[in-house]
Amino acid sequence: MSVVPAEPVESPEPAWRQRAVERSTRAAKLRAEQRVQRFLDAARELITDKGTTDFTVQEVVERSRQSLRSFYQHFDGKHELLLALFEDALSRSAIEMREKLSTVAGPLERLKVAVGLLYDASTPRQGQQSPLFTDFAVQLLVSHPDQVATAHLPLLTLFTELVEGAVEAGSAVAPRPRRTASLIMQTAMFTAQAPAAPVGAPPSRIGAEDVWEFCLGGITGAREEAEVRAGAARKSPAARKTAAKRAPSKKSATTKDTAHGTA
Amino acid sequence: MSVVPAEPVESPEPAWRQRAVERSTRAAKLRAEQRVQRFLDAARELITDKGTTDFTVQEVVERSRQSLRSFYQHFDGKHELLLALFEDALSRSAIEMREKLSTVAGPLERLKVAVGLLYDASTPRQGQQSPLFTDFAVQLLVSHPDQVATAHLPLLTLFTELVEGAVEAGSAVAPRPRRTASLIMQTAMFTAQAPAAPVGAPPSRIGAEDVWEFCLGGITGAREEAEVRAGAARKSPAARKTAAKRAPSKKSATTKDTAHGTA
DNA sequence: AGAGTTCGAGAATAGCATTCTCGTAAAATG
DNA sequence: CATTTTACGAGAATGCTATTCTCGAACTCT
Repeated sequence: MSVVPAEPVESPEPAWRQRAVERSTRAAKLRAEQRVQRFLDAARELITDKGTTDFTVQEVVERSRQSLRSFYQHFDGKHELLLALFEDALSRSAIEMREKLSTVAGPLERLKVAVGLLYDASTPRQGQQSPLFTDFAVQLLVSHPDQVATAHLPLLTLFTELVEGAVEAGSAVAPRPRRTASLIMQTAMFTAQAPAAPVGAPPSRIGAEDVWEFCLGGITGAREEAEVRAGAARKSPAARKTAAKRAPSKKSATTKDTAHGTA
Repeated sequence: MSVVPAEPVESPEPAWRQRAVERSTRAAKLRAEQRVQRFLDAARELITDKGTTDFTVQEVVERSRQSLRSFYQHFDGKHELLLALFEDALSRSAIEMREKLSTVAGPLERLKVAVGLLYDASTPRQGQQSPLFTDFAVQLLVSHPDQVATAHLPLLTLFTELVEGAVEAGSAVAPRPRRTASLIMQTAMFTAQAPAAPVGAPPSRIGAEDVWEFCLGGITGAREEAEVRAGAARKSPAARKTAAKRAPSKKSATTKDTAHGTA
């Protein structure tokens, strides 16, 4: 406590002043936070009530029994409100997931369950209290990508850990766990959100299981053995390359025109 | 309403009348199509000019030297215009891809290149003439999912064929090629679009190669052997990196300056 | 040419975010 | 406690767009 540790040079304000200001500020800050919370709650209610995120700022204001004046004093705009909501929802989701995962056995199984949970949480549904991935989330994705990325952080961290766990256990290969985690998340979230096939064709909605299989084995198909591994035991961890052991590309010339047919 | 097979009862119009009407209609239809085309062209110009899709209907109307009246007579709303644009862009993209892929060797390599192309086309960029994936595309995704799915069809078909090709050649495993194709597409498109990591952390933007690796081997890591397979399969495949970079084809650009300062 | 349609120009309407004004209540200050 | 400062509520005002509506002119078909 001898000298000022940080940067006293450019700030001629002594510590006592800072503290005084701080004390004086605390109350105001608290009040502000309370108001902000009221806005957030109102918005959340509106979303779950109406099942959509097409609420207007007016509605939020009315519901929270506050004023437009106040709203724009606390938020830079509607997008900030949405961002806050989004961030909060994702953060909660991560926590919730951790809890649920704590009871799951193996590393790979945990990852699998996590994918299922994420998929589920990302599926648009009526009465969803935590709209992880709804229309507005998508809008934010294009209008404020960086902040969305920040919001994703808690989940990304979780998934990165899961991937790393699986790798350490020898159940998976991922030189850059973070990227892999990101890819898995994206696949699960967007697939859950996106529409399935169009009118014609098989009515194939891609499910969480499909996503998982894809993430697991890609297209080289480590599927069967993966199931074995996950179901039976994790004794021989090193990923066996059983799936793709057929003749590589001898007949590539013949299949060349497969991509030219109908349009 | 029990015995009516089709609807001949309420339509006493004989065939000749239909034909007459048809003939009488043809011209009008042609005119209409012409007008529609003018709107579409104007919109496309606006997009490439401004680099964004934030054009207003007014701008489109002015640029096309037509009227609001006319616009809403031909389109159900702005969203239909966008949808038309989107569909067209995706369709062209599919065709263009097929061309580029026709010079690529093995099935797996073709799929790889396709992923690269799709990724590239989905990467937000200035001066993109085919906005595969932009803000409005995202809006459409939530407001008209079915139609978006329909718009995706050409590309989905292409990718399905590619996946099937790879499967037949024994280079891949995909019990449901269509789903797999869909997953690959989603992964490529959304990853290209999405932001990388947030502020902190490694500045790791996930590239097309990462996407490909993920699609290929998932997390069970069929990576190394996959590379071996793809690389050593053909001794001198000129398509190693040839098609990776986009070869800009200056098409449909000659009559651009028809729209001069009218605004 | 005449009946019917389509179009252009632009005013009118409507929804919504954001800003602004003003008078009041609450807080901070001395 | 009186005063000055700040925050708030209510709601009008603005700005931007999409969408609709009106009316008279141009065009099409017969």
